Order: sequence, then C-alpha cells, then structure tokens
Amino acid sequence: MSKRGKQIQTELLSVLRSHHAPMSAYEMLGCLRDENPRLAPPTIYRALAALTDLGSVHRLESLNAFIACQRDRHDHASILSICDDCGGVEEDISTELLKKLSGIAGKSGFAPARHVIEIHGQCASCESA
Amino acid sequence: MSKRGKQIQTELLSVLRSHHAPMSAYEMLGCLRDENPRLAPPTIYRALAALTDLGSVHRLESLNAFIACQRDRHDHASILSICDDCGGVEEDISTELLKKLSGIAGKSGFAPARHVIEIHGQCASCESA
DNA sequence: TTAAGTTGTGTTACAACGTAACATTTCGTT
DNA sequence: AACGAAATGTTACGTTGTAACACAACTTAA
Repeated sequence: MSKRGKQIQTELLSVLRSHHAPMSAYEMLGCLRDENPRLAPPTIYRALAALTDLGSVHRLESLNAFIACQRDRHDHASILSICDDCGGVEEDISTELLKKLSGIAGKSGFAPARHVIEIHGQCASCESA
Repeated sequence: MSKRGKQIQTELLSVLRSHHAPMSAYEMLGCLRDENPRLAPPTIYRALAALTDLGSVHRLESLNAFIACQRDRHDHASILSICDDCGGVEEDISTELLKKLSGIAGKSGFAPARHVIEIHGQCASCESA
C-alpha cells in the first residue's frame, strides 16, 4: 500500500465524515474529482473496500451507499437504523442480539461470518414532525 | 391489476420456486423471455415489487437478488442465512429477536418499519466439506 | 353504448452501481 | 541500476434499476 492509496482513503473518509448522511460511491467520486479530476470508480471502490474491512466505513446494503462509522470501536455487525425521511443513520451495537442472531442461524449448523442488520423507518425528529 | 399482471407474478413466482437459490431480476427476465420475448425489466421489477409486498418473495439486499418465501406464513422481517459457498438460503423467523431489535433502535425514538436481517457465512454441508 | 376519465401495463431509453482486465507506477531486493 | 512483486491508474464494459411516456383495459355516467 503506497502513500497515494492511503491518501485517497483518508480523503474519502474525511468526505464521508463531513457528510452526515449516507453517500453513494459516485457521490464521493464527484467530490474527490474536484481535487483529482482523473479519479475513476475502481479507485473509489478499492478505497471503500479497504475502509469497510477496517470497519471505519459501513456499507448500507439496502441503499447501495456508505457512511463513516460513528463509534470509537469500529465493530462490524452494527445495527443501522435508517430514517427514510431525512436519510439519517443511527448506529447501535448489541453483542447480546448478535449472539442471539448467530444462535438462530446456527441451529441448522450455519456458521455466520458477516451480519447485515438494517432497519428502515423514521427517526424521532422526523416522526414527531 | 389486470389478468396479465397477475399472470406474470404467477410465472415469476413459479420460476423462483423451482430455482432453489437466489436469482437476480435479470436471470428471471431471461427465463420468462423464453415464453414472452418482449418482456422488459420494468415489468419484472413491478411484479417483484408486488410479490415482495405480499411477502411471497424476499429481496436479498446484500446480493441484489430474490428468493421465494420458504414459509407458510409470509412474514416480512425474515432472518436470511446466505451460504457464500453454495448460494443456498435458509429462512428463519424470531419475533423475540425482532422485538429486541426494535427495542434497540427504539431507544432513541426511532420507529422501525422494515427490517433487513441477512447473515453471510457457510451452511452446514459446505462447512463440513 | 359510448365517450371521458382513471388506472394499470408495455416500451424505450437511460441512469446508477460495480468490476474485469490490462497498463503503469512504486518499492523493495539483489 | 536492473529486476520482480505488488499496489495503483485507466479503459471499457457488465449488471442493476427506473423515469417517462405510449398504450390498453376497466369504470362511470349520461
């Protein structure tokens, strides 16, 4: 991994963090192209793959989009609550729930490796409005 | 909803049921075009939307693919265990887990409307192999 | 029954998402 | 420096999904 690669990851993460809602890979590409107009999709997707492996970025499977991890400890297996009105995402962790979930899948001998838990609905402020 | 619309849903569901692994919308399109060569993507996606609303088809968000519901009661909020080796999908339900999950998201006032729970890993037979 | 309105369906064309494959550069090793 | 390995850049394309409009089918009312 060269300096250049890390740099793109850093820039990407900073863009994601300053944007407090999910972003698509192409939105990020648009932002980063302001600085580096020749940036291409594979570069973005490679950086995103590295960051999601680290846990500093989460992929929202049900939106084909990404957010920066909001927690100190970069757990995988976050519970992501997505407001369908404002687009905001809240991130929770529950080892207890995760254990229960693995237990349910494991009854048949299934060996879990990655958990995708996303909840769509309305956040508190959008609901009251 | 005319006869034609229902008919496509029926054909789609029968294709999905006879295929014991997830299918992409375009795979289904390919199958149904054997009968009706002029079928176009929006027709498929509309039929899939209707069937997923009913609960007779589930969308696998992390695969961009679909499976027929394997249960009698067509619950939404299934727990889908996806084998990354053979592609098989196991479907579980747990109102208890669902309640817990809603509770976690609900702490901040979030109102859940739709749950996406998908687990990637290895099924029993692939793991032993 | 038929004309007008409404709703659902077919079709075209395109937008968004993602990646395979190869060219180029970078970096460590001899 | 010359070589080889590994990461990065680039092109081009494959897959997934949908907006927008054309058309057909059904509904209602005179």
